[in-house]
Amino acid sequence: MEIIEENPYRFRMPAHGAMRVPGIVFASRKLLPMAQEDRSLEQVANVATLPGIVVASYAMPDVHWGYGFPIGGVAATDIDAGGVVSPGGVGFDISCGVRLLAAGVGRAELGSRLAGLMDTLGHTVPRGMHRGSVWQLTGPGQLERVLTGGAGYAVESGHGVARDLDRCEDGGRVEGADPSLVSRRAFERGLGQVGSLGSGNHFLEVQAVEEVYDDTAASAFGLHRDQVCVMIHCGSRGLGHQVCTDYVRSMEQVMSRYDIQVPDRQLACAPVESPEGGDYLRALAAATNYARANRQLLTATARRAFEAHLGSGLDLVYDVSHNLATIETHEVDGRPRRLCVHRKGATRALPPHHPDLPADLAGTGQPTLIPGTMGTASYVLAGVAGSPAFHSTCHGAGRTRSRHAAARGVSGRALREELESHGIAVRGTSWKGLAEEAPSAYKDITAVIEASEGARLCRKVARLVPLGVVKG
DNA sequence: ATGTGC
Repeated sequence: MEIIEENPYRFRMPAHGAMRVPGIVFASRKLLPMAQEDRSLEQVANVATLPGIVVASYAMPDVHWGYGFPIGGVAATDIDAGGVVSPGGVGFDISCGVRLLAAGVGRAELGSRLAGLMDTLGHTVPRGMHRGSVWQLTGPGQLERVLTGGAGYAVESGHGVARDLDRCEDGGRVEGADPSLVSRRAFERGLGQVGSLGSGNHFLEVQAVEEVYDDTAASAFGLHRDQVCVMIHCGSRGLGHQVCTDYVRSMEQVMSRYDIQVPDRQLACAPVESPEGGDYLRALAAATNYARANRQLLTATARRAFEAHLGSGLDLVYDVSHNLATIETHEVDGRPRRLCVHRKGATRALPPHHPDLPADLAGTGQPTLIPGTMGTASYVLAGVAGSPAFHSTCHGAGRTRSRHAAARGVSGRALREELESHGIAVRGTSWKGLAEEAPSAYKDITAVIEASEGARLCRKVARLVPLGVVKG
């Protein structure tokens, strides 16, 4: 496979075979995945064969192997040219994303109260593989309201304030959700999980702003040096997972009817303007709203802990997803086109003055939240004008070793000891789960951010460091 | 990511 270095942060894979467009990989030489350990560049080439794909199949600097599409992949298809939507281009954790809250206290004021705060968060934040959630729903009817109302429904029900919604992507609720297209099985899985972290790389962290790179943007976002923050990283739990499973199956069955051939079964897809494509997008919207409500409910739990221990509130800085497919208009070959933009492990980063931004953030661009590896750093970024991949950037550090390999190499107990020795309070649930998230299994988040900025996908606003971590 | 497998 030919890869041409166009500049230190941009690599091109010319179209070959069935590829309709080239592959573009934003990375440094050091971050570029090696074919023998990670087949994600092969996946970038596979995605480039999808009907209707425009411009390029993109990879962000944190790209790694995923189901069908790479994680860290961006692909847009032209709806009016038979463009397809593919559940594998969003991933199993629909609308997985990050929310950042800013406390009214600084690092020094938190001081010795950290341990007690972490104990309360450890006891009240539902997490892990099994059931348990902030919200005990009364039945499927109430879940329907979650699926159509998103974070807005959580706020209406007393779990938040109106201003929270101004600080969520899409106002906390996407249009077009149809609960009747979410299977009974997905309902059953989702019913007892609204307001829960899950497991894997999901977390709730208490963090501090370690460094500010852009004072104007940081101040518009409500952030300043040494401020205490809370970062929540989670998604749509078993409900989103089941929606993905259901629609992969449905599309596998109809692809031949639309005369679509793909090089990998995991790229199952259907035209956006087909019954199956449309149904998936309406179920996707429902799962998206579920994830937004989920993060809103965990916010309410974090606020109760902060109020009790510090007498401090938590203002929502922003909430943004990194696993979505959305209908957007972009100019392609000099003409505005209606596109279905898949972002899987990629975060939208709208430039300053984009019409979808809230008025008070128009000057700065979209806040883009990047969770780092446990015990390292997380970043707040902002969108920039003229970015090359449909206003997208990275979403995290990106794995270099599988969960299995990570757990083999590290002991969870030793990892906790090490984090605690650096002053980071750890409230976990499983030693194995902790080991699977060892920083040694991930790329260097700072190198990923540098490459993202170098490729002009975004700009840095602030770096956050962990003080305490609640893990699923 | 995930009732961590068809």
